[in-house]
Amino acid sequence: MDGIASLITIDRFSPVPLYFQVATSLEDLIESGKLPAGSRLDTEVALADRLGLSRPTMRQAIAHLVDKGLVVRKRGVGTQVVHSAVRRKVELTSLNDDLRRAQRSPRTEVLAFSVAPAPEHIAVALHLEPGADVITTQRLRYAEDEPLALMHNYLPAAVAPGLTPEQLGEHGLYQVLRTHGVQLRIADQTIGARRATAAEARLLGEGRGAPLLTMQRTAYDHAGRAIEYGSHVYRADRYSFEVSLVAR
Amino acid sequence: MDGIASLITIDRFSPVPLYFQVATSLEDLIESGKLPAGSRLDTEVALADRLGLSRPTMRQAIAHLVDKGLVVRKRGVGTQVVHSAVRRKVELTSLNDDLRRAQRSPRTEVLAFSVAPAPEHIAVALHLEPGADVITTQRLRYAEDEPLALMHNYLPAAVAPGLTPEQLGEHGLYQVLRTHGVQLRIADQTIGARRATAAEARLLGEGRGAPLLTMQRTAYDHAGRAIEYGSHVYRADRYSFEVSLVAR
DNA sequence: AACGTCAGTATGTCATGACAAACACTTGAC
DNA sequence: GTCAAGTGTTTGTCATGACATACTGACGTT
Repeated sequence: MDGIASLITIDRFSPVPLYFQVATSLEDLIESGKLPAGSRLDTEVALADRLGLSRPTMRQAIAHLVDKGLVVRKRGVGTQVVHSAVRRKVELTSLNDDLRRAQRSPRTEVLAFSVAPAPEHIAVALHLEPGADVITTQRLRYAEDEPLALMHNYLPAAVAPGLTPEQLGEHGLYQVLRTHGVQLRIADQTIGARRATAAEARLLGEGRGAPLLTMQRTAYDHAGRAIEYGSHVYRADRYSFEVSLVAR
Repeated sequence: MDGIASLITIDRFSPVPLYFQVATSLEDLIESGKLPAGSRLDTEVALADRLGLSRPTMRQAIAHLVDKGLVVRKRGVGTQVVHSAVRRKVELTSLNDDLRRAQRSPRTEVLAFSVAPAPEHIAVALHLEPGADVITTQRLRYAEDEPLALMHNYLPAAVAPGLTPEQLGEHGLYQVLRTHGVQLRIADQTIGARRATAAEARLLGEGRGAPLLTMQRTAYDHAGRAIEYGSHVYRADRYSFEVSLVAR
């Protein structure tokens, strides 16, 4: 076999780093099944050679895949694509993105939207000075015309100056943030459960005391600034969280 | 200031890689507060110089910290320790470890323990041949003498040959696995909620229909082998999950 | 037949050198 | 006084070369 090098093309004049071009190419090959689970990649030296790259660059590309848990390397042995079921996406996603990807036609109703000085506990969660302005929103998220989640969100007013309720109704919060140039990087979430209050049950179309999934999240951008605090409740019979953990 | 290089010592004759020695040293300095949040590290060139290392090695060490979300780098600016609140441990932990760390004196009651061919859905979850032997356990976990969680676990019999119910009563599952040389690396979890069944309510000391947190987890070792499948339920009023996500 | 040894192979670690790109700050022009 | 251009600093990317270490398999000895 000639190996898979022939399936990868790199563009030396692209502003995209070479190692990244190679990494994404390999990723695509694995996702598409052209590199099946358990198959062995060529050695990094051979690959580097065939692609006309140096070994460190090739290593950097493969290290990227190791990091994502897509391949496993063993000294003296080689590089293998891991078992398919292990390959779950580990991402910082918003509910809207998730639903859209799952083809569950999300719809959003903006129940409240205001800008005001932050209450004590919100200021703490966002690491803001007491009294700093925050955008407060309350939204009801539907999937396939069934209510699914009730979401309270708080953002420092500074991070998304031109934010409007209309934008939130059209797109997800994270999507809107991305258009504002915000790059989320780390999120701390607390996931729990409790009974629905009367008001929540009514909004979500559930019975009284129905079990709800709760989630509080603080999200930070690449510079470590707190960007968003959210407190959400989900109908437990229609939603669950999928989380992947990678030990370091 | 002379910088922090003087606080780091490296041992060229240690089998521990140089970049790793530096990375852990820096990590310690950050954890201990000697490198306070927001402070700037020396440039990688200066650090490499003072420590007698090459720049790539120094970069590898710092990249490790970036990966963990401990520091942030900006081209033309430098490397900064991120805000303290962002620095949450991202780990693959077991409930027992968590409780022990939180000083909540865990105790475990082993309700069932057996070795038998895997039922269909368990074999699928663990990616085993149908009919392969699995260890099946059912445990009730207490914290401060209050029931907290009911845990069903399934392990391929091959991964932990000498496992006994006594070990499970004494130590956590992950702790026992570690003594068997198993290194967990990736876990896929699904977290949801539902009402307690009558049996669950009785075991957990809850009322009928009380909300429970549910978690299904499949854990894999460094080679991508499925090691454990667990299906757990937690008292929602006494437990919640904390999860940190890092975008890649 | 079982065990130990040795060679081959692949990844892991480290050094040196060079250029590119982004950012902050200063300087200069209008 | 304000804005733009330029300069220096710092990280990002890439190449080449070398030695170390872990695993596999074959060979030889006991």
